[in-house]
Amino acid sequence: MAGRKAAAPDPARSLALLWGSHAKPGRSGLTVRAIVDAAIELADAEGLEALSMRMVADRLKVGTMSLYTHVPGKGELADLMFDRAYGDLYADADEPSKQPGGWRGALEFIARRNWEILTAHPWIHEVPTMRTALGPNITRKYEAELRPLDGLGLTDVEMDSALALVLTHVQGTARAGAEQLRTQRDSGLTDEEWWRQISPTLTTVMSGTHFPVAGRVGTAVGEHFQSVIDPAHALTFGLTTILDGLAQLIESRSAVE
Amino acid sequence: MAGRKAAAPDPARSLALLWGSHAKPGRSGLTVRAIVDAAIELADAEGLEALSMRMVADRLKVGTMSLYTHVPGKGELADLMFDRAYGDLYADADEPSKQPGGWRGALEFIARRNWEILTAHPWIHEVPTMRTALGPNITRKYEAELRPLDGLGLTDVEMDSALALVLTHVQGTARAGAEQLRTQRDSGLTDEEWWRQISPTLTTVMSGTHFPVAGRVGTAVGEHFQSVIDPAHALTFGLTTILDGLAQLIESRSAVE
DNA sequence: AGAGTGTACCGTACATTGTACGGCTCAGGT
DNA sequence: ACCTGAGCCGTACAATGTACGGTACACTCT
Repeated sequence: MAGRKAAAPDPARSLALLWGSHAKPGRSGLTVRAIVDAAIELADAEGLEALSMRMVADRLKVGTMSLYTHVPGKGELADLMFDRAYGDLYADADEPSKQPGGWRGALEFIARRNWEILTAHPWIHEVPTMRTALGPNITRKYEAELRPLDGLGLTDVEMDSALALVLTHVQGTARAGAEQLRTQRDSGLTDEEWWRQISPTLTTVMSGTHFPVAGRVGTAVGEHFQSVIDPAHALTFGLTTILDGLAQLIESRSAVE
Repeated sequence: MAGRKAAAPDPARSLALLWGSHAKPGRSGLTVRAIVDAAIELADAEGLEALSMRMVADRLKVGTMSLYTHVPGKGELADLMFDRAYGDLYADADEPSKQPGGWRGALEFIARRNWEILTAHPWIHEVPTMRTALGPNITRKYEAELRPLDGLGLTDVEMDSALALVLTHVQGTARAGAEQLRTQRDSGLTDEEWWRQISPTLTTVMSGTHFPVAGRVGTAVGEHFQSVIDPAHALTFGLTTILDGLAQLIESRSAVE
């Protein structure tokens, strides 16, 4: 990162911003809300790294430093963006716990919804989430996602672990997908063209040593997906496997009960 | 990112560097090897983002631009660092497939080894891995990790998916742990102090709405781990669950056979 | 109505980044 | 002895986040 050291965001300040009511437009109509919205719009297109305070200010027709009246810095802005992105993840109508298919259906629903957010806003992967974990929307999300796991005989810690497992999987897979897309876009090459370009160099260079299993499997994967990875497939394969594993745990718990 | 646009690394150039033999010291003793080593040492301490070309050059007592004689840019340097970090992941003695406990033991071993690398070199999380997937060490790693899944009745694609699932889990969990550590270090606060600092603001602000399940579970987790997450626990919980799920798949396949 | 005050707004300045460009210096071949 | 090419590097530039200090407006109090 360039520029001044960007002194680590003050957690208390972030929290106040996150939960505060920022309904005071000021004399040029500038709002925290408007800033966050503009930033999200820009980040959706180019990523968090490429997003600059100047760009946000320009889009709002406002001096760069005016942003700092409403937001302490880029870090805190990212926190706000993060929380807002999860704003209306679950409308009342589609609460996970009201989904068909019991806990399993609910977790599948949760995974799909998170996947959607993550692919719509790939910059989320660049936000350090640890300190943000307590924004209003995130908390609401946590509550909604935990609910379908309640009353199955799991301990509280197990409930949290199970949910975290699913979410980590979704996030990791979505991240890989986002990276793939960004790499493609940056290089202007499709996955297939890229492969075709490096293939000769590779075979030349790999001729010395050889990798029987890796070669066979890698080729199979490449032919099957026309790419080195297929995020959508990875998502469902992993989710199925994880849910199968969780089913065993839940069964063992309810047997005891 | 600041500075000139850092034009997306040329894949072919990266590949050549990755597989080439760079044993020509030049007149000031500067080597690709030495550069990569220095960069890794610095990144281990401060992360990839904080690592600058100037820092690397200074540590090697060399002008900044001299680095560019050996390495096309920071992106490609990261690629090299990535591949090198996995350099001696598996010595001959401890090939995963020779581990006790069958495929399950092997996958546990693989998970643990990857975890070790990831916690020793947290900057790995910042490297865009998509284009690097084909360095010599990475390929060797892929081969070694695939082998224990061979001959179990899984299709080639399933073998790849199963491995990717485990690795994604390890990586996601390790990333969360790394973020936690970094946040702590940056703020100078331990997780507990941090909690104590924001707790009052939080309870004040959460009094309006309330979150029954989230509150209960969150509290339980906090008390159990003295933190909001415990990466080590998440790792083993997730791994167990995933392996249980994979066991079902493998059983169903060998039943047909 | 007039004076005073706080806050929104913003122009400028600075440190820091990656790297393009062009020059210098030396090893090795002829 | 001289040329050539490659290793080395000093300088310059565009871009970043944000500290600092100033300006102008909305409000309260007299």
